[in-house]
Amino acid sequence: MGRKKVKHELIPNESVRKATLKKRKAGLLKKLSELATLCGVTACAIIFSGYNTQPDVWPSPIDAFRVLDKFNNLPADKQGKYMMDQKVLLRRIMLQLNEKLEKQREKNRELEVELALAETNYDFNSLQSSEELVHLLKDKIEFVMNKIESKGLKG
Amino acid sequence: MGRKKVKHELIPNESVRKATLKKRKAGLLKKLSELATLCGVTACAIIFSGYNTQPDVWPSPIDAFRVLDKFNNLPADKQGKYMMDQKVLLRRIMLQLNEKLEKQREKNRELEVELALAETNYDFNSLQSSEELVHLLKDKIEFVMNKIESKGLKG
DNA sequence: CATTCTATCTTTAGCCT
DNA sequence: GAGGCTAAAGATAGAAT
Repeated sequence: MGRKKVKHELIPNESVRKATLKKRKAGLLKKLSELATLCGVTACAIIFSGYNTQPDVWPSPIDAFRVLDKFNNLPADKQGKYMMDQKVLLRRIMLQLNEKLEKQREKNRELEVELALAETNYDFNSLQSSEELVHLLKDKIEFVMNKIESKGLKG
Repeated sequence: MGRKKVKHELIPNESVRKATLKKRKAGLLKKLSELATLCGVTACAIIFSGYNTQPDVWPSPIDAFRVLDKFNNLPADKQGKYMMDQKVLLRRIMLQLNEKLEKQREKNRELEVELALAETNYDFNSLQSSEELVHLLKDKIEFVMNKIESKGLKG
């Protein structure tokens, strides 16, 4: 539509391309909105324009994610042939996003074990006899091992 | 467009609604495809029709997830005001899907620490003198601590 | 450069098979 | 119902501002 028909390929001129993006993006989101209303369906769209670091998301980012959430909570056999690939990829997304959470968790563990080690070293240096050392080491090994167990690494 | 203009509301007649969905869905995906090609943007769309348990996903489920992956890898301040909600929801999806992977990882850790503990206990029981015990315990404490470090709990 | 205008192209509502 | 048709509505390419 328009004065002339255009070829289905990247528009070479940047300013023309940008203008076209703006027009067509608006048209597309309008159509998506119409489709959802007229036909009573749930839908979402995400467009990375490259001009904004933030993508255009319809109807809203949170709703877009709800759509994906719904998709992922379907029974496995209803998700279709792409399921495996999706899970593999989503697992990667998970890993990345959960990184901060995991790092914090690790810092907590680290802090606890660090504490256990500090206590062990302190007692170690203040020993007078081998007999004392033997008992202390027995206790401390047990202590450190209990720490390990309580961190979910065992049992 | 068409013989008459339609109101922006749910089409009451089900067969008309279904026919409209089919036509408009095709039109929408065509437009999305054109937008992506003409303007060189990354985009995806997901439509739950209610007729299929499986949604229509463009360009493909795997690519749709790649788009979301990209979205989530943006710097936090570029993700917009909905970021927190998105992360919370996606984190939930993550947790569900990553469960098996995590369990396997824990089993591996468990196995390694189990091995370290087994070795320690074995040597412990075969000791003859206190002197031997002191040196062995020093070694084993160091060994177990190295195990802890190699599990990413420290350092 | 962004907006608005409008001639032209594209989509589709209602029909018909 | 599904698929094809076509008049009318809608989208938009290029021009004008």
